[in-house]
Amino acid sequence: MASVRAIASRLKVSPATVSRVLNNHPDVDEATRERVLACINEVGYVPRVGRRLTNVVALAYPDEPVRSEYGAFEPALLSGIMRGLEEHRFDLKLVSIRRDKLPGETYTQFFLRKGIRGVILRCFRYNRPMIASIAQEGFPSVVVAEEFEDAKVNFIRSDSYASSRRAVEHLIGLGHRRIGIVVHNVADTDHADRRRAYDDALYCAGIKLDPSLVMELPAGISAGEQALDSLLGRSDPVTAIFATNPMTALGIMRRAQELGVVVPRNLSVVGVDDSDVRMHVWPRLTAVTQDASSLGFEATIWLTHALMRREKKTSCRRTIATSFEVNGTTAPPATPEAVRRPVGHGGAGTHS
Amino acid sequence: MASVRAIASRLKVSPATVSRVLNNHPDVDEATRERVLACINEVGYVPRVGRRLTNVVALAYPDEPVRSEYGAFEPALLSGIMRGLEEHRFDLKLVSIRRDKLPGETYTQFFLRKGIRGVILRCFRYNRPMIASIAQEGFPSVVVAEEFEDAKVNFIRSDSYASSRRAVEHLIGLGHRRIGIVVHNVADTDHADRRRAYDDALYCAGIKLDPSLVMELPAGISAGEQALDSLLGRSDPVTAIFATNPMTALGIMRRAQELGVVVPRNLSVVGVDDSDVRMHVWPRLTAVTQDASSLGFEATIWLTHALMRREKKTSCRRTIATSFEVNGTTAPPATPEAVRRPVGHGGAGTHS
DNA sequence: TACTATTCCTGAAACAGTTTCGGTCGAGCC
DNA sequence: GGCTCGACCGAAACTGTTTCAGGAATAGTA
Repeated sequence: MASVRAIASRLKVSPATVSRVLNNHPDVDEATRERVLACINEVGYVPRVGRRLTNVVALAYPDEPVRSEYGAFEPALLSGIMRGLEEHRFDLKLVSIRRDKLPGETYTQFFLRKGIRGVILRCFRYNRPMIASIAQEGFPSVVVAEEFEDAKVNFIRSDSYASSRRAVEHLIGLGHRRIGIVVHNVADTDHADRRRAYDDALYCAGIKLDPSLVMELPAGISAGEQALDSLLGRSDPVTAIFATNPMTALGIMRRAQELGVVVPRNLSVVGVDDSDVRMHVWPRLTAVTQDASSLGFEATIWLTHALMRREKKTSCRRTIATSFEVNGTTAPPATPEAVRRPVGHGGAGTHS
Repeated sequence: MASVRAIASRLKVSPATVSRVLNNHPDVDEATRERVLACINEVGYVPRVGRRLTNVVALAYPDEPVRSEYGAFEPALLSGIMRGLEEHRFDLKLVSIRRDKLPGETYTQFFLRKGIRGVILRCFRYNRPMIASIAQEGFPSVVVAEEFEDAKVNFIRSDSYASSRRAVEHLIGLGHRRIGIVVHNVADTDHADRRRAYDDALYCAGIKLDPSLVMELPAGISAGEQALDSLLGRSDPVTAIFATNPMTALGIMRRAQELGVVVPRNLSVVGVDDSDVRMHVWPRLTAVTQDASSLGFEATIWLTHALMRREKKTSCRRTIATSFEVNGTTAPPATPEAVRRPVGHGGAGTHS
């Protein structure tokens, strides 16, 4: 049970009214709407077509879906999700919450109206309240690639801390002492972790943190370019940079080549990679790698299993390990003295 | 009309039987199944839930959806599709035909079973017969980024020919005479167009086509690397390369940097770009650019309009223009003599 | 041959959700 | 008072799907 008619008879209204609430028709009394919604959330209504359950989950974006600025993260995530759907033969819908959710509509209402039983949520800095609300309503959901304190929010993320720390320790081990870091200016959990790993690694190595080597910029190619200009164009330039997202690392490599700064001889670079972008440049980027595909896969598996087993009470707070991959963009600093010695900016690459 | 019951009464069977056919239940006689299917295709059945039409279209992949090897094409395409869905408020499902289509099931059956009214088809070399079958059945569909002779197949593609020809003529105008080309080894229409543009541009400029400068390789980074090695590592190396897909161009740039071949001084490169990958390298790639996003947008607009207007007979055979963008990877060949003079391979980059 | 059992196929009915149509009820207006 | 209009809601009609039971043909067996 938990059909429209069951809910209707429990509340002493007609099935038509329940349907109207589900579809957000305007002509239903506010008080009635409230009661129906409360009952829907309580009994765990699942949409059906005919007599069969609609086995559809959604990948929900707060705004525009699938932005390409984020590099190859989205396709990799989607690929993992599609793999995860195979087991229980669920279908996938792509929805944009901002675009399709009617004003005044509950999130539960919204998803049910679209025939969706559960949702994988893409999270950015600005829609954390939205996600908290969805979890509060109790609609089956799981967030990918973000962490939440709120125990009601299910999430699967990858732990950037351990690998990031190894990355910075790798640089320190090579002899680097002046190490810059570029982080996203609006910090999500991942970027905060990477930043913390940087701080801790320096601290444990007895290197004093220089706040002027920490650059907070919006992620993207141009952030990397700006960061490189700023971190090298100073009297005491860095010898290594940790770029905490893929596009920023690409921007650094691009600008370094433009300026003739030879990587890794004159500058070591560590990046972060969602997919295989680190292979697109030469030398291959030494990088912290997280597998967006398995993030999507695990999230989907958890969600579909939860939906099949009906127990809404299982929670998911998983963290997948990342790894640190040493490739061609890290090396010891040019000479031991070079660590202290100002290096001329520009044209520094062509002579040894 | 055109409901399950309408079809049932017309064929003198029960609605249950029609539903069973739609859902591919095994226990229905083969002859009956045939009759029902024929009638479904004839009267133009559209699936509903309750009394309402299901306004769902699908983006269908023949196999694994959203492969990341194809670079940023897929996210850009998806983004355009989502934009196109806004007008008529359609929903989007992602489906994999190989994975979900039951053996013996018609394509029409398959899509209807998933509650899909129309489909945007992703096309690769190996699934052209599949697409021809779908069009033959008459299910509302449109192919993106491929061309078909068959008048029943609707498609939207971008014309690579004009821009590719301008690209090669640009190289010729700069003074290049030995120009290599890298094309996908299994040619789709786009690659064939680019190849033809290359041939024609050379012919019109009175340059004899040298078949050994045409490399047919699977698209990807390593194709670019192989091509560069082969085209430069010969007694009469090329001075310019036209890479007919994005990843190949990246591979060429990568390998050039590895070998110290300075672009564009020692080698000019023209690429093809689906999104903004050409901006990721330095110098920025001179490239033929096609906008995958508007490809998705136009396909979606056409499909949804066709579905709203009920006229299944409108066909779509559109070609969107691409453009040619001159950036930093093309320049005249090193010296007029260098065109004929063999150039030492490797280490050629650091001295002028 | 005759009886039984099994399998295949089908339709009636029950059940899922949605919409249409009409009715009730109250508020406002002449 | 009588009239109109709008808000709200339920019965009924109409989607599609599944369950259950039964008919018909076939296969097996005495």
